[in-house]
Amino acid sequence: MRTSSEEDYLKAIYALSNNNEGASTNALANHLSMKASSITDMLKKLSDKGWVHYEKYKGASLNIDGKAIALSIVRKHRLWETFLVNKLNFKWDEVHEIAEQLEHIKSNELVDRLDDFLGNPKFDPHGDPIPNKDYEITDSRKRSYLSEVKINREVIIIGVKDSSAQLLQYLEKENMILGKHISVVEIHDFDKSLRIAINGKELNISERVAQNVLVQTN
Amino acid sequence: MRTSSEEDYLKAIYALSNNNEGASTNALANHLSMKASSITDMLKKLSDKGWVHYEKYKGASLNIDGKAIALSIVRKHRLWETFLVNKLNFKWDEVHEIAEQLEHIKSNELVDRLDDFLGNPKFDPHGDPIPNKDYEITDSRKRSYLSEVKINREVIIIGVKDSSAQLLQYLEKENMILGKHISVVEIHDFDKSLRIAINGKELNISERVAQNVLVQTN
DNA sequence: ACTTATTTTTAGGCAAAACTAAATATTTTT
DNA sequence: AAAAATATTTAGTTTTGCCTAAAAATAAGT
Ligand SMILES: [Mn+2]
Ligand SMILES: [Mn+2]
Ligand SMILES: [Mn+2]
Ligand SMILES: [Mn+2]
Repeated sequence: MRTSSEEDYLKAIYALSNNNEGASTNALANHLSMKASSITDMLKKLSDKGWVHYEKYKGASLNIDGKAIALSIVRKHRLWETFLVNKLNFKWDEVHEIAEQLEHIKSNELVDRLDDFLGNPKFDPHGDPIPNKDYEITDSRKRSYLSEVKINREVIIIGVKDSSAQLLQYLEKENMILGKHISVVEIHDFDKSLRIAINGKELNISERVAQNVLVQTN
Repeated sequence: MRTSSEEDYLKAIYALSNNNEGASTNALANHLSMKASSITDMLKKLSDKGWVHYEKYKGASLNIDGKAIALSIVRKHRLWETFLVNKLNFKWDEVHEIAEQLEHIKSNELVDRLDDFLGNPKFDPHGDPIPNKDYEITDSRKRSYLSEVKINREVIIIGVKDSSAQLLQYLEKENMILGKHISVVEIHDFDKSLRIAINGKELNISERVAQNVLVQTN
């Protein structure tokens, strides 16, 4: 048996583990809005359950079983977000909190039927890839941040780095939504802000925004 | 704030409260598969929160706020069951446990959008009425148990008393599903079992089954 | 009315999941 | 290399929601 809390920790470790490096106690505390001491407690428990590799003062990383659980939660989270946007007409900035609850509903049958009902989507409303039934993620698109794209190169918006409601609402207002073709017209030396071409118009955006928009470059 | 556990208790009190009489400690313990002492603990808490009227040794009943919460949970439970059956093609005997979890998802927006997505259904897959946005239940159909129907009177199956998977599977196998027209051909004196006409055929069913099938008599 | 059976409550305990405050390790700076 | 800063762990506490065992109240049977 597994608690929702344990699932959230495993998901957080997954999210914070960059290539070969695990997640630190403080990074987890920050990500989960909890105190570091609570993280230490839980890491011991997850280690006892065989889901996490944990050594004092050295952070935590997922082992095979833990990674499978984390991916199953990510799968559910993204499928439910897709349901909320595609079927219930929620906006892309309104679904995260609800999916944070729905991801803990226990029923494999439910997830797989939901997947089929949605037409086996490959990406969620924020452009994040949805793991398949076997928890495999396939995303062969070449990606980079809009802030790193060369002038006059046409790229396609495929995601966001930070999916805070503030950013999502801003992008929606400017009609910088997933799938839009876009190119950088000019980079202003003063503040590295960009002038971009999108929807047949030109538009200025800050460096900060450009650093949070993911584009496909192939 | 409200826990899932508190919501389940309020729903149980609602389910066990027959006209003017509240629910007893033991009845609640049985319904929720818990020990009587746990019920006493929780009734004190629910009383402190102002959702339940509780007097020692005299059972519990819902007050205005508690009833509204109970009805909101019932509404969610039945809407999710309807979603699972109508949209995800679950069978009517497979949805209860999943809805038992989904009913605790917190988001008014979600419930109301789900309601619209389903076409504002009036009844769930087991024939139970779904409270509307204002938690009103309207069901003007005259109902009785199949075991009490007079011979040769045509009635329509509209629900079940006990919705255990065993009964639901049995009824499905015999094609005694919601909406079917049915009449009692004969009552066998020996064991009060019934011979019924349904789907252009005749069929024997036990008194026990007949006592658990609800029919519309108008 | 009194004894017995049943129901309900009280008292005490436990595990989960968070917290604060203090102690200890590790990392960074001088 | 020592001092200072930062990160992490330990120890002890709290709340929630359940449990068992024992006591007390209520209901039922004779
Ligand atoms: Mn979550
Ligand atoms: Mn997402
Ligand atoms: Mn429930
Ligand atoms: Mn139902």
